[in-house]
Amino acid sequence: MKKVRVRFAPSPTGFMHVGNARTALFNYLFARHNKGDFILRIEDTDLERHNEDAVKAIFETLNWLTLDYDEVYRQSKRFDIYKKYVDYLLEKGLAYECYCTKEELEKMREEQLKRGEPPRYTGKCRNLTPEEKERLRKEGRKPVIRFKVPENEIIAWDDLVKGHLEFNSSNIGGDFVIVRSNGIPVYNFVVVVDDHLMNITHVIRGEDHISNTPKQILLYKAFGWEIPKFAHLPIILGKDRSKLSKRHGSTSVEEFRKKGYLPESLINFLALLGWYPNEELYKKLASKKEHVEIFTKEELIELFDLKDVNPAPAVFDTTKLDFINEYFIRKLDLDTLYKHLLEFVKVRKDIDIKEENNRLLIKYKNEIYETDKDTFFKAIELTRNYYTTLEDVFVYLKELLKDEYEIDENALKFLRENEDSLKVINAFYEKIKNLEEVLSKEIFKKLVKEIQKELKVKGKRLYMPLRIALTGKMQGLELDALVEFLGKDRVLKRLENFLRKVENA
RNA sequence: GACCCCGUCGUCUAGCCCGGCCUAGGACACCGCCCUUUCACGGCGGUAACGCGGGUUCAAAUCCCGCCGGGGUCGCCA
Repeated sequence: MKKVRVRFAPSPTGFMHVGNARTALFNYLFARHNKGDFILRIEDTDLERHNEDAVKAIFETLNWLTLDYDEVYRQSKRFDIYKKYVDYLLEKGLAYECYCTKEELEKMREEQLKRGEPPRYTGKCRNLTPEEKERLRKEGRKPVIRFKVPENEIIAWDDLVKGHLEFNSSNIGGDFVIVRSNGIPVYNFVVVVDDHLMNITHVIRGEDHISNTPKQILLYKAFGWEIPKFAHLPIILGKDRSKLSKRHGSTSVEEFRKKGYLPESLINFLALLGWYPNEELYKKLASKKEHVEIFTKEELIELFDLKDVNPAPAVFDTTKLDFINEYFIRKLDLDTLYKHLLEFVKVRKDIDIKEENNRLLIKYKNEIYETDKDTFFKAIELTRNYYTTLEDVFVYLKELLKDEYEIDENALKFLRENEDSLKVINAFYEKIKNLEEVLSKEIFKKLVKEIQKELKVKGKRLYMPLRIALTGKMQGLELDALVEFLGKDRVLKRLENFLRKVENA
């Protein structure tokens, strides 16, 4: 068996679309599962539309997703290679110069459409004599090179995802361009040359390439090259079932990264978009798993098979992504989570963590928190059940680290409607003030019990006033954990702040 | 319009190739209950789908035909 070699071949035109990311992921998983190579090839032949920022974004994104590649190529550096193969086709009479202008072609297309015919190049320039070419050149025309497409030939392949596919060569648009008038070859040509030269065994790409495949197969045949296996992945749809695009909301990996999704979450989610593990293989893993649809990258590599890719397109609905992200955030060990956090703040202008010998200076929007690393970790431990994204770490920090806070509408209403609230709070304040031990969960519970007995108040009427006094809100963490975290001094400080506020009101 | 692809709960899907084990399974979301001083977490349970119509067959989500619906592609973009 030949060594499996696959490639991810993005064109650098902007941020990486989640659909592209999924294509990259499936290529990656297939390569690693089969102990093969995963190659990155930047398809930048269209010089006008490409920019280096987009190239950087590709590396950045793959890196962030931890999809490591074995080789990198850039097509813009391979033009001399392609020229050889163009010349070969020209010499063999399998390709020819075409001097039609864009305007002429446009006109031709419109007329064909008007007559209800599919638009195709008619082969007008197939048999130009050297004299005619000379004349056209003198007019200042620069030719493109077209590949001769045979009439009425069945081009078929067994797609690893879609099954048997076939086209009639007469239906693929006529002789197609392989070299532009500026001398630069186009996608359908270079992709074949490169895939051959790079020994690609499996071409795994989006289904929008299905109609390119017959053209490419024709080229393989013209060169007498072995045709790789093709696997066309279904496209990803938006909520309205049309191709996922910017108007559907967040569609680039970059955006999800900025929102605070973990790379492992995105990988897990994207893998499940159009793929599901084979039952038999899965069973072996099942007993070890805490959750049936949470997969690490290693598990995905072990389980991945193109046979299990669903040929139907999938709607991109991030509800499950939220669940997966919440799950990973809850389960990751704190050090790993902290590493992710440091990576995360790098892509956020409004969030920053500065570390200076165990002191942390944390900036979140307009708030600044100063604390030590241990306290920060404790705060995360206490609140991580509430997070959906990494940003939430900072959202929930406020309750734990800021002793100044507003009192919610609802909370005020509760206080008004429950007159014994202030008595409870005052009693609690006195007890804390006179406390000699370190404030712990147990002590807190003991104190509250005492208040319950003394004031004959219990349940919500007992706990809610304390919660409001300590946080200004009607919901939040477990009070005993919060109180223990704050410690005696800060609890007193909060209570004093609160009581002052109430007096003024 | 032409060519091509696709159609199972709201969403992601298992089952389809090789008809019966499907009273259609799982996950997320949603709802309810339990846990609990609140909100979450966690545990338990529930609602919810084979696009439609014909065949074939003792038996069809599964095979065949037609229809309908959705999508993709028709560039000197990739």
